[in-house]
Amino acid sequence: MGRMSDMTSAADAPRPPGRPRSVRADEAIVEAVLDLLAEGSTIEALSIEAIAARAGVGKATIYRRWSGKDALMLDALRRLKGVLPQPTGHSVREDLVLLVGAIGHNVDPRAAKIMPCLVPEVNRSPDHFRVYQNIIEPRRQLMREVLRWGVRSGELRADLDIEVVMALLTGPMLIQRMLRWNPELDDDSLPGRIVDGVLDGIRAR
Amino acid sequence: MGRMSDMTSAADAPRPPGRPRSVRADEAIVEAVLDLLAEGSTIEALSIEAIAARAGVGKATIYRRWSGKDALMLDALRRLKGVLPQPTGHSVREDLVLLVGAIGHNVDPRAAKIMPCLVPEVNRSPDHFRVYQNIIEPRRQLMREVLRWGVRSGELRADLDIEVVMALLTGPMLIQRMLRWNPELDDDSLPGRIVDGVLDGIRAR
DNA sequence: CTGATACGGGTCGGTTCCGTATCGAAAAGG
DNA sequence: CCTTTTCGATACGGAACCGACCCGTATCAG
Repeated sequence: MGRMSDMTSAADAPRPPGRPRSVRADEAIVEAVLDLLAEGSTIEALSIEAIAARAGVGKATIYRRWSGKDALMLDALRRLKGVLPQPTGHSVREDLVLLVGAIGHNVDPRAAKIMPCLVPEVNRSPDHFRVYQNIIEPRRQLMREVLRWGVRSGELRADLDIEVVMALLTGPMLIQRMLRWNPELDDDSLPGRIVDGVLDGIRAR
Repeated sequence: MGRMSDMTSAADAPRPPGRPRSVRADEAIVEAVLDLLAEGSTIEALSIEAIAARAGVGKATIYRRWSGKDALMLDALRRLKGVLPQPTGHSVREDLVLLVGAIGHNVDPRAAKIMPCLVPEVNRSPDHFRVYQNIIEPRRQLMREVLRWGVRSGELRADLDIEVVMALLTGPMLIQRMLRWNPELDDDSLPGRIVDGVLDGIRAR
């Protein structure tokens, strides 16, 4: 009954005839998209021809895989997810500084350059909005857990408005990284100052 | 010595010959730009031809006034500044809620739609960056004064990191308005919750 | 080997936009 | 009336891009 040659049970493997598609082409195309975006091109300014030229690929090779620019963009952006930072569990402050500092600091340095380009698209296209939410949701979940852990451990107030606190921590870092909101602020020390500000509050006591 | 006909001393008025330029055309063009942007067009997707059509104006009328799209955009965006909110001076919390709630809430409802489109430009063009900074600087100054006033009145801690506190107040509101960062959050109650969160801090005590 | 499909590259018609030029009409002053 | 300048409108050459199609070659299964 057991078939020795059954190595993968991945759905069905009907072995389509003809030359198989090049995995290198797939990667080269996606990489070209991300590179060009990171170099400053806007999404809508990106032409299929420029992508093909950069990837060293014929236009037809792109159209064989994606129906058009939109589908390609969504696919490319999905592969941009960075690695999640790993909270140490030592102290809540330390973990929050880590998470806040990681905002816009993915392993892929192109991500930081690309993010601003997405803002208009997120407002225009529900598809892009969904992609964006999928990218940030794991990070949001991570921060949510750190906050809940802090509440349980007694480091944080018990009556936290957790969703708002996440916005308090994320928003300042994001506007600074995305549009240099205040050119005077020093980006390196900012995560710590944000976390301390939110921890302590500003009301006199 | 006094000339009765000297009504304006605006530089020199050499009274140029020929048909004077239509003020209505100037306004119509700028309005068309803002309208089209507010309807979802990106800056670079905006064509002079579309602007002219929308304004009911010939293309030449635009090129007679501006050297190209960039100059027109900068000019149009400059006229977008909204009215500054007026702090009441009743309490620091009240004023901060007012200022935070006003973020992205200009008199011109188009401003809120247009802001996200500027994010990529601000990162690309120093000119746009300057225009953006000029628009927000007065608001930042207003918040700075409210905070300083709170410190003097004793409502706020004396050792405030004022620039960071401004980011704490502005960032969360901005990312929510610009890219619906957390779709669950209720935008109406958000300003109050942000201000309260920053006022009280999150550390247990 | 054959048949099928992939590849990089190129061509082609069609669309859109730019920036300039030109038109007749309109609006000013001389 | 004449000149000058602007008006809205339209036409132009040039450029960029889309998407379809095709070329000659490469790579697989049988």
